Amino acid sequence: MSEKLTRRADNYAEWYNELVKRADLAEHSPVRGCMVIKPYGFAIWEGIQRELDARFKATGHVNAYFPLFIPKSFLSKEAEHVDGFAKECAVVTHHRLMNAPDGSGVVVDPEAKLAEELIVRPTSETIIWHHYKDWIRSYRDLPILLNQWANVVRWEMRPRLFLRTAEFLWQEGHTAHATAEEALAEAKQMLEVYADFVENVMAIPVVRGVKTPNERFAGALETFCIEALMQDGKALQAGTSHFLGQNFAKAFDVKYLTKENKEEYVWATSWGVSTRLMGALIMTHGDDDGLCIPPKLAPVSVVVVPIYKNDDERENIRRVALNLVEKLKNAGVTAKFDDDDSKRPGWKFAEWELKGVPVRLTLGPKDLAENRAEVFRRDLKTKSFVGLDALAAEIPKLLNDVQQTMFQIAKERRDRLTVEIDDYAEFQARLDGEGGFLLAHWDGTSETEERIKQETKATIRCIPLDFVEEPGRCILTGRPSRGRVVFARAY
RNA sequence: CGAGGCGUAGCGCAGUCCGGUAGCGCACCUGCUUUGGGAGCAGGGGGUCGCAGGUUCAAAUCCUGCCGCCUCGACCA
Repeated sequence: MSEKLTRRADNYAEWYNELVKRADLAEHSPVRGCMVIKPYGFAIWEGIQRELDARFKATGHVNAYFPLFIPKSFLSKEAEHVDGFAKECAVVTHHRLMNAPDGSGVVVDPEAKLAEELIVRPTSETIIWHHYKDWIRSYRDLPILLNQWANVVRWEMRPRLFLRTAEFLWQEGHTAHATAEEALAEAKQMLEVYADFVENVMAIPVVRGVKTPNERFAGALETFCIEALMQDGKALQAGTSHFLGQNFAKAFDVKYLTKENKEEYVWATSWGVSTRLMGALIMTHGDDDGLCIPPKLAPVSVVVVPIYKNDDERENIRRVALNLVEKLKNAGVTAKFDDDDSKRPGWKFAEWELKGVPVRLTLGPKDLAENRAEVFRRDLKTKSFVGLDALAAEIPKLLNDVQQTMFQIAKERRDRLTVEIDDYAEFQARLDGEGGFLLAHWDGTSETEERIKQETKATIRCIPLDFVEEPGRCILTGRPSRGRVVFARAY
């Protein structure tokens, strides 16, 4: 394997794949479309889980777990929902293997065919609403504010590590409410929870918006989303929150009695983010040297690399470094002392940059003599010196600055790639060039949206929540438009 | 599912056209010298060449069939 990563400008897809593998985030499994998330990658995912889970709990939600297998019949209860997922479901048909009569290995035992086939969940609305029917009798049982952390399977045509895998990890919130207003408020609240997390923890700026009917979740009345823009100018849907109306309540016959003793159907939401966020992290902050992880998410915030020529020096530096790591720990900073004697400093520098550790401290004889450490920040790749006694106080401030700076850099790039376009030829040229969020007028019809998609591969990512009324003419048809929507090519 | 590419050591590859002792780089092991931006030298270990048939004195190499993976498209969190 070559020492340098493929450069983004040379081959963006190749850069991405190499980075995922070289930074030890994940690797392919023998099964097409499936991936092994390695400890370092999983540690980042655990950070995402930890932060989100705290926010879910803070907004009154509780966790539960529903099964992986769903009876096939459940999928057909909500018509739009079937259409949306039927094409990509894994199906369990048998429950036993046997030795092949010809000794060639194991085969499926034909005797062990299931009476009703089982679907491996592509999402859990159906199984959950089946149970909500039993859980909900009266308005006193509402709302139900529930989340689950789970894996789901969608048999994708073309998988990509983290961005689109056959099996992926996610969380799915499923709530039940007495009124439409309450459910809608819930869906909007969770979108804001996502936006807050992605912007302030992951340092990725997002556009909050609502999907057009074409792009809406199968079975939803309204799909809210946050859309991020990757460095190559393509959009990535980072999270969705759905107002499901009474569709699932009606499909699974979930009714409750109001205070006035009237029977009503329950109102629902669902919302989710997945390991795809890992892809967003990589493609927002990564560079030609590797990953760059925002401090609030980094499994290791600070790595200390020693430099020495002999055992005496090594021992002296070790003593200072361990003391420093301890002080940083007390200051709430996760620090690691890289005392591996089998690797030289230059190798370690490159390796920790590849892995995206936000701050590196270097401690050598020269530094000890001056009672200081060299401080390197991964985001700007700048070096400076800080006195050893000041580090415990300075590092938390520095990490905070890295966090802010990473967001600023990402936001400036996003803003630079967000442009108003009024000419269809220019619209197409931009998509074929640097891409980005193209703010353009649209006549509001699905036909126009579909035609633009066919001709340019761009979709309406969303109608922004901060939509401004601005009379104009549709970029394709020239028909009247009330304002601009966000177009982009997407992952 | 369409179009390309690739399966040879843990990883990345050469060797295949033109059949004849299975190689290179990285990684790994041992030793010495090194250590402020991916160290150097010396020695060493590791491969049923994707699978199954066939041709041949002889197959990684030729023939037939299968399987798998990657990239690009249509579909999607």
